[in-house]
Amino acid sequence: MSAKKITNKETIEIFQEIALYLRAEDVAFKPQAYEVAAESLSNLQQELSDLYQTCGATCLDNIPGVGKSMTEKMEELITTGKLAYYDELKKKYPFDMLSLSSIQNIGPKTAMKLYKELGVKTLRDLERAAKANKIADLPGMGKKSQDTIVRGIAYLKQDSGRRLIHDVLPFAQELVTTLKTVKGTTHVDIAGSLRRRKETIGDIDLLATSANPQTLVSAFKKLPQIHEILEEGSNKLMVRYINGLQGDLLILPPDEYGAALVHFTGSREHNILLRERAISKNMKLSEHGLWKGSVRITSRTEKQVYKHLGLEWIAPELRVGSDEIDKAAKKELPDLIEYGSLQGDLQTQTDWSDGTASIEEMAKAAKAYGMNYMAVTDHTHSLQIARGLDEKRLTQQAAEIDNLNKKLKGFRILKSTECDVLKDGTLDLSDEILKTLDVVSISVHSHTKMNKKEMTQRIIRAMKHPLVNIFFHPTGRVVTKREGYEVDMDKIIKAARDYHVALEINGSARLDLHEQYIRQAIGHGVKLIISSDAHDPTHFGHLDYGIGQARKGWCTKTDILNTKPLKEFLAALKKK
DNA sequence: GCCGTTTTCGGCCCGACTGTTTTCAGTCG
Repeated sequence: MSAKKITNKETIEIFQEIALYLRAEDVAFKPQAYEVAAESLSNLQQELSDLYQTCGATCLDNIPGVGKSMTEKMEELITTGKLAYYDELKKKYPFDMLSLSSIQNIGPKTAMKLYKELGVKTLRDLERAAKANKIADLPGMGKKSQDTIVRGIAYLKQDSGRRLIHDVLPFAQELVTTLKTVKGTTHVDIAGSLRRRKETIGDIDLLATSANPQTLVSAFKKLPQIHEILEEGSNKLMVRYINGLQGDLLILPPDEYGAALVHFTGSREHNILLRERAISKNMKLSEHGLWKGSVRITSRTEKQVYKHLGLEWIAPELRVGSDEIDKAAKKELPDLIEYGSLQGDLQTQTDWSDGTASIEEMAKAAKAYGMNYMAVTDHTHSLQIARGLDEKRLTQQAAEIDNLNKKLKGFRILKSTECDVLKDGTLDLSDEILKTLDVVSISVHSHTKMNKKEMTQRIIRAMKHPLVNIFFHPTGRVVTKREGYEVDMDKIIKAARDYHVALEINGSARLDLHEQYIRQAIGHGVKLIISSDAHDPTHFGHLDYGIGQARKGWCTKTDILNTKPLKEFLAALKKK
């Protein structure tokens, strides 16, 4: 009887596909509106249907970029599972616009042409048409266009696109380091989503200045990391790297560097807002600078560009096109936590459970990374797959930690745990043993299919426990792998506030919390910690991604407890 | 179709590159 529950992803894809059909029809302005709405929905950390259930159409209308018409369409999708307007478009153009347009160099116009001229409806049809050499004969197309399409299909088959930032940033940093050694090079910087620390990355944008651009270009083209060169302009190279990712290198005159860095750091939405602001002040902003008529006002540094737009400099992590520009105009941006400002790591696993290294090896690696303290948080016994510890082994572990602490100078290992929250919300260890620990942290690893209400109650019961200090990876998500369990984060955040439990920002591939919840949490005065979740001595670099996540969530240093020296950190925990 | 620090109507971001073109359309970021 009731309609199939529509997911946010489906709604987003429907809006995206509508935008493409409208673009193909050369409709003005509407496509942009659908794209903006789709983008806005993709930032949402809540199911639309839940949102609708809570507060109806008003809440949908409050989503940025969503107005009266889109609200009605979303309402229709939520209540009936269908959208008549979309079905009509699909009937008129029965082909897979979304998939076809996902191929490099195929946009809505080309997709429409392929459908109308050749009857291409799917990626398979497209492949067949290319093999039969039919695409090259179309008006406005040729052999080269056809070859590009063939390569695009091949690429899509072997790679779905976006990668976890952890897999991309080190690769990009290596490129930067190499390019900086090329003679005449004055700047090389990472721009784009990587600079914004987005959790997944689709391409690597590099910006450079050089006294000798030609030397830099030829050095770049010879890099072993480059698989093929896709485009080569006077100051721009587009390549495919050996890891499958695409990338741009732009070489710029030094006096345009700031404006270019703003432009290529984005996001698209942020840039649009900046340019609209420029227009409203009778100026024009492009990657070449900020202009008034034919006079270039400024372009050399980012700070100057923002300043002449009446804005504070906005950290890249905040440039998402939400309210950061408003806040920058009012000088209300937070003083973000700096990279490298953590003093301790609160989640590490050793070979006592599912880590690869001994406590001593992990402690030495943490110290080498600049930490002054580290909590050992091996799993507890209900998590048998990870060789979780029971009370007896945890006591043995405590003895070893005591010995190591006598040995290690200027570093402290904290006795801790990643204690499992059992199905009923009780803890996997007795109070007697929990009392002996320096820090008690809890997390959920089992019965993850529970419904939202039960899961929320289960977690809150655990958070109420008087000995609990920290709740690890609160939503259970793993970026690009799994969505996490159903939980009412609004209630969890309020419980964290009421029961003085710090929430973790996990720097591993989990990147849990999402920045939206981080911002919500600090808005409620909830304290957070950042941890690496290191299972190996090489994993302490995860802390850096955790800080990136915190910055995206508008965190200052004081929001993050493990920016404090050990004594203050422990005192802050004991406030419970 | 959305939106508001000159607006509830009348605007709506900018430029580079490619391929197929004798001057430009489409795609991309």
